Amino acid sequence: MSGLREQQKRDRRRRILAAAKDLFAELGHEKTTIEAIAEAAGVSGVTVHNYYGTKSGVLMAVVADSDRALLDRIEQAFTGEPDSLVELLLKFAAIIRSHATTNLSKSIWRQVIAASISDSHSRFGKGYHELDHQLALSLVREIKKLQLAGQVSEAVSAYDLGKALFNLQNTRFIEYISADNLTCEEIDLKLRNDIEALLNALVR
Amino acid sequence: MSGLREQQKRDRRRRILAAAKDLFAELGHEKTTIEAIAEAAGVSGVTVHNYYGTKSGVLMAVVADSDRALLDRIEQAFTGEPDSLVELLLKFAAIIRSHATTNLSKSIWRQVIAASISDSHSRFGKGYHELDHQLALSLVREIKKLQLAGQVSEAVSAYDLGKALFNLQNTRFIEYISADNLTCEEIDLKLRNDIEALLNALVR
DNA sequence: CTCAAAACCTTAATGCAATAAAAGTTTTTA
DNA sequence: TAAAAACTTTTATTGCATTAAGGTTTTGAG
Repeated sequence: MSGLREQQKRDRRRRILAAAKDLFAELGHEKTTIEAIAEAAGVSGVTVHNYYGTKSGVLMAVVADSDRALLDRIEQAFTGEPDSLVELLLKFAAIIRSHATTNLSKSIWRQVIAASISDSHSRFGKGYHELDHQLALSLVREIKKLQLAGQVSEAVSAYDLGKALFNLQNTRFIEYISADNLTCEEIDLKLRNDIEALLNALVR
Repeated sequence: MSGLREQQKRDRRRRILAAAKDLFAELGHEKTTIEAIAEAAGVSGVTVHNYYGTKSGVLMAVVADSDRALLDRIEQAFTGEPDSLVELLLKFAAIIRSHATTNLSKSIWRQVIAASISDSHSRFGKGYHELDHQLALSLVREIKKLQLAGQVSEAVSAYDLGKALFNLQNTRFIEYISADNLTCEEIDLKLRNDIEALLNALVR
């Protein structure tokens, strides 16, 4: 019995996100107005605000939507044999970059990251960080495989190592989307340098 | 003769930043209006816009101001004997956190970081990243000392290692300011785990 | 089946950021 | 000393966030 109202809400949410995704892709973050999203979705501007709080909230919800597909894609990519630690992280980073840039432009990603920090304890900010955590965990799983294969020391915590590597990757991802003229190859090199310097820092 | 006009500008800038620093500290980012800053500084609101572009621009300029003092403080802190690599980074991180939180609240720092990403190619966004780079370089200098002391492998690039460690530190700093209830001790532990996992990841 | 209540959306109105154009003022400089 | 250049201020506009008030639809009890 409590279905119709719920379904209408779901439907409105779906329409809002679909409209927002199109408009953001077409016009960018700045030039799309909440009113335009609302009109395209057939609701009022205040309703969009009620659902998502801010324009950045809408944007983060759009991203969260598409990131669920990313998680699947990561899982699929890592079903085979484990690579080396360095190659693992570079592959991981490449998938994330590829997914990110096929869906949204760099300038919009800057808004996404900025919103995830400034609104980090809003509902959608938390959702974004939760997805980041899921991504890091899939890296942790791969590292455990490498430990079993004898490529990574069993003495270290796979969780700690996975989080640390994810953070390095994420920082370089932010750097990538922060500069319009910065290629994947350049970022790959930087990330490789990061890891190799850290892994080989101690005298043996 | 081209002094009076320049001096008046410098004076206005100084007054605007001083007023902004006070108001941000007192009211937070959201509740301070540009008009209020302008009034406290004795200029018009449009002038504040002309000088700093956006409210976040004003904020980043305030931070850039106080960060020059941070650079000095870092230099002073590292004049003595070098520690171990882990202790070096923890000390570095502690100084940065201490400097950051004595000047501004966590919630304002979230706005600073968010602005530095979303406006990363505005004038003040670039200034912020330049200061980050300076901080990283002071870490690089310390790492070179450790290499001479035989504590860090000469085979790795001090620059790469310094940047990577700075990035790890910075990510944990952002995590620190993103959660109001998160202590320095907790972040220190996370950062220590990051470094130790990375340094000991490879089988020996 | 009906109707009151709850839940929810919309209309309306306000404050501030940001930007642009026009007007006014002060320093330069010829 | 007066025209020109450089700035600031005034004025006006647009868009977003936010709040309050009003209206509509679903629910659920009788």
